[in-house]
Amino acid sequence: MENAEVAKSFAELADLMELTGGNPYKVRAYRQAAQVIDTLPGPVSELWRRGELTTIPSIGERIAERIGHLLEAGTLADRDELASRVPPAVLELLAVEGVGPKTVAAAWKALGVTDLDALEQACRTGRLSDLPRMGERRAQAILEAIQRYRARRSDRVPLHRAMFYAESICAKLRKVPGVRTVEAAGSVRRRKETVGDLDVLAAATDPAPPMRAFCELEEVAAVVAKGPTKATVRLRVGLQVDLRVLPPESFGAALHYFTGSKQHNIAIRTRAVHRGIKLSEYGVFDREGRRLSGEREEDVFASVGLPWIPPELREGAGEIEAAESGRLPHLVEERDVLGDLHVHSKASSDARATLEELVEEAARLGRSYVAITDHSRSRPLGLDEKGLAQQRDAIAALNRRAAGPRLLAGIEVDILTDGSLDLPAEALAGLDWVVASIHADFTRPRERMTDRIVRALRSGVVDVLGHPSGRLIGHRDAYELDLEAVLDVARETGVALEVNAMPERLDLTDRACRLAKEAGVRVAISTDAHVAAHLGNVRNGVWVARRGWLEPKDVINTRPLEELWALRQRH
DNA sequence: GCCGTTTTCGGCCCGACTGTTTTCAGTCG
Repeated sequence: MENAEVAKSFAELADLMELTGGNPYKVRAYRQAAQVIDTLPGPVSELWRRGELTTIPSIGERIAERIGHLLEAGTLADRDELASRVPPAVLELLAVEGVGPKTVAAAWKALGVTDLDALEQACRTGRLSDLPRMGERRAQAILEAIQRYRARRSDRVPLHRAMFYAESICAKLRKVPGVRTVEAAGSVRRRKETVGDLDVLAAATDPAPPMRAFCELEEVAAVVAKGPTKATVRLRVGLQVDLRVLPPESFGAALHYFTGSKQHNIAIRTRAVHRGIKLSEYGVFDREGRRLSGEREEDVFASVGLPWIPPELREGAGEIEAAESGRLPHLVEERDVLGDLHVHSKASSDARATLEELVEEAARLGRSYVAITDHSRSRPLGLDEKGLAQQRDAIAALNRRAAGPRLLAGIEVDILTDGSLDLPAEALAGLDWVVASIHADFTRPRERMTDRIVRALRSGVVDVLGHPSGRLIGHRDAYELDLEAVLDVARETGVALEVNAMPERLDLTDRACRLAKEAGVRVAISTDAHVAAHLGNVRNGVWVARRGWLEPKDVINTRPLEELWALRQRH
């Protein structure tokens, strides 16, 4: 059992307890534990094996013990007990914006509403508005939220989860005797932000052993289909996975074919037709059907006169033209990222890491600098000028003492509703690093949101615009924004835009990264870490940046600190 | 259930906003 399942179990337990009137503080404890487990870059089972679970903030003795039980027995007793008393589709209602536990409980108990359709009906027929403290406008608002929820909902899995299963399944298949190569293809290889199903390819002369091993994987819930060289399974988490086993001489052709995208493949095959050759998942063939090549993916590209194109670019969005004219970007890699420019400590908000823990983890990851950017005063526990000064002193003291990564004294300052910043410019100007972000009032009209951000960028004290769209994948849509206008001002003022690497944010998106690059705006790939282990999340941001065609020169935190200082325009 | 420069009990973020009310409950960030 892996992080996503463990997190889901505790999140469900929290929801169930909330709906049935459980202790709200316990509810919060379970929910926080679920959140931190879900965003850990490494497997929670490993920490459990080493007895280190309680070193994770928000996980104490009791929850650690229950995680252990969950990993061994696969079940949480009280979650199962509560789940038997609550209809399963009732929990889903909590995902509708503006609908919380009280509303769900009231609709369920008073009206017998047990799923989304029933809630919609109750809104339309006026039964909901007859409940205490409900009304016509509230029913209307819920109706609209249901439409938005339906539009947003999908069976696709966030990339970080899909990557976990892809890596774990590939590693297991590589150990099967006779298997030469195993790769995940499809949208996970292209690093799309959500993945519908996994395509795994294996090269072997005898397909039987990998096929058998695949269908018997411990994460498999059901085998949907199984032939001699192709099988489909459904994992316990609901993700569908296909395996194809190919002869080694076809592996490269198959890898290309099943990586896609569809548009990319059509364009490549069209080129092949013009050159009088035939491409399929089995190889490159001439007119008479004689095999020319196909063992390596490079063979496919070479056959149509192109260099190898990184999978992240294969969207049929100009990559073939770029390859043809030798203008393919040298995409940024995780090892290029030298520092982290958005990190929280326990000095503010719900973050838990001490400065010492952050330095230690950053050193382990080989980072050379980390900007401590806690929240400003309008956030809960946010820093005021006095708190900020104290933190600067603490950071300076630690920098004098420790030889490891350099800590930068920074802030994540709130952009208020009118576009002013939540701390005076003098206080911000003295800092090493200023991230400015929106955390409230998301629903203003497009012009207001754009003006608000533009004003913040023009303040002269901001280095980076944090999570510029505000979206939370699967939970909250991006706010209305004229990104092009923001990019124009960002270029003019020298402010960078963030690629927030928290798996539920990935914000900027891949598309926005590409627009930023075209507009001449640099980005910062930052983790927004709330616990020390989150510093390892950089890779999520690198995936997005690569899909956005970004090269090391486009990403400011690929620079050593001296160059970073030289680059910034506000000093 | 977690946590601790209030450390084994007793707190736990809190203000803004909305829609319903005529003083406030629910939700959100």
